Amino acid sequence: MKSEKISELTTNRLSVYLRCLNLLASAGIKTISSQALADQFNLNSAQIRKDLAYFGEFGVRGVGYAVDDLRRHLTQILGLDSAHRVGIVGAGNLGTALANYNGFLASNFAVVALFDNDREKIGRTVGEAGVMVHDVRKVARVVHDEKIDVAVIAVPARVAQRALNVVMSAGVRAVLNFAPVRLHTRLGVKVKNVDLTISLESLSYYLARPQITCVTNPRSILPYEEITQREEHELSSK
Amino acid sequence: MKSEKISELTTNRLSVYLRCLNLLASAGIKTISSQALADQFNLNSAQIRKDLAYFGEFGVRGVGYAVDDLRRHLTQILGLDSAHRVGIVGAGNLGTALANYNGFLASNFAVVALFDNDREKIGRTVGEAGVMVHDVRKVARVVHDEKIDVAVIAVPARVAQRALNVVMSAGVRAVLNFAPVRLHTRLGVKVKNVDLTISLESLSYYLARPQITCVTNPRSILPYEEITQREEHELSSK
DNA sequence: CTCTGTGAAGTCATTCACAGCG
DNA sequence: CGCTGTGAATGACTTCACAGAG
Repeated sequence: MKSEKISELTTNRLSVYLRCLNLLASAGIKTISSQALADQFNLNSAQIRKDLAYFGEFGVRGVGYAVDDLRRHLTQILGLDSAHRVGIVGAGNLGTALANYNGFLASNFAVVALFDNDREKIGRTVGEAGVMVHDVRKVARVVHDEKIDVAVIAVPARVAQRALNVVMSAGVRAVLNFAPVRLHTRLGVKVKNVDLTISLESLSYYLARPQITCVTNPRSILPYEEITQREEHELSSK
Repeated sequence: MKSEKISELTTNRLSVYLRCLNLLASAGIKTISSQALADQFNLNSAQIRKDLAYFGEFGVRGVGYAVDDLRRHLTQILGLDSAHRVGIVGAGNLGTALANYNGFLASNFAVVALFDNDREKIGRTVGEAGVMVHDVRKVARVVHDEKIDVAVIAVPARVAQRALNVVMSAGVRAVLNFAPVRLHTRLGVKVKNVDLTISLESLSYYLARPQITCVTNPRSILPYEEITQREEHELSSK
């Protein structure tokens, strides 16, 4: 246990570890070594140990980690023990899709408001959960009333900075940005970008160079047998 | 110009550079130095030069880069000069939102098919563009007929590996995965992950630790002046 | 004897700094 | 001169390898 600065790569992996542990827990596994965890999910055992060691000594030498115990620790480290309330700026396709997306709930996130400036949309509710669309000029009030602590930016690139400014002024300190621009942020505000344009263009790059993807990642040949799970008829929704 | 292996970080940045150049071009700028480009978009000039130098000598010493010329080169390097045809597996909220999302078009990507196994959805069309929803069992045929070269996986995590196997078998070599699982891929197939769970949980981590993102003077307002653009009433759709 | 936690080594990425071209 | 292209220096992240706890 040290108190250095933790890299974002590490925190992202903590999230992955938690996900793996949840799978193990629901399979009834009580204890796991970093080596077994690494084997099962294509990770590196030293890296798992190192990542965890930043936050404490959670393992037992000679044995490994207690699955449930480690889950609790990671949940707490990631701040997932307290619920988060999400407001989405932009009630277009993406914004409404995210409002309906219930994958968030598993991690203790609930979408509680949408914002837009389209008269047609304001005042209506969206999806089964009935999330209300508010006037974007009311961000400050709604953020306060609804105790929103996370904002999602789902507006066109040219207005994304303005959207960010609005939510920052309202006191939101965590923002997920889907607009393909690098935004300027205040100190104390964390912005994470999800840039589909970059992802797609990067795929395009690899398509133009078939030889590259064949050379890299020679390990990925190995773990590819578990396609034998036969529980068909499940592809759908989300 | 060398022929080393190009890192994914570099290709992602090429995409960013292209975006910046497009902005400059539409502002009528003909020529730019790596330094000016770096200043304007918060990049590092040495890195820009190095990234570009992997692919050729595009600059003119003492002058800089010709915007239009460099745009053409990057478009070609990223393989964006040929059109890409996208098939989306999973016609749920996310899948249909992506089918309607026209931000793809700018980069020469067109969504031409959706796949699902829900009887209710199969045979219908989605959105203004009228993208058809096909039976997921017909992936191989539709991929061939529609010349699909990019797949998007927008199904629940537990069936994502199966969805990937299906599209890989159909010969698709570039995949964008939205399901929160690390998928096993064949050699020669490139999978890019967009993991909203990791992004959100990472935000949660920072929320739980205000001191990290605002280590220095929490009041200080960094590069944050350009809020003075007054062209309101634009937040919307996308 | 097994497996953690961790310094040390190794690998990869970014930034510096400057020779040399235009 | 100014700016590119690039080796060399620095920094960041990952993996190795092992002392020592249980």
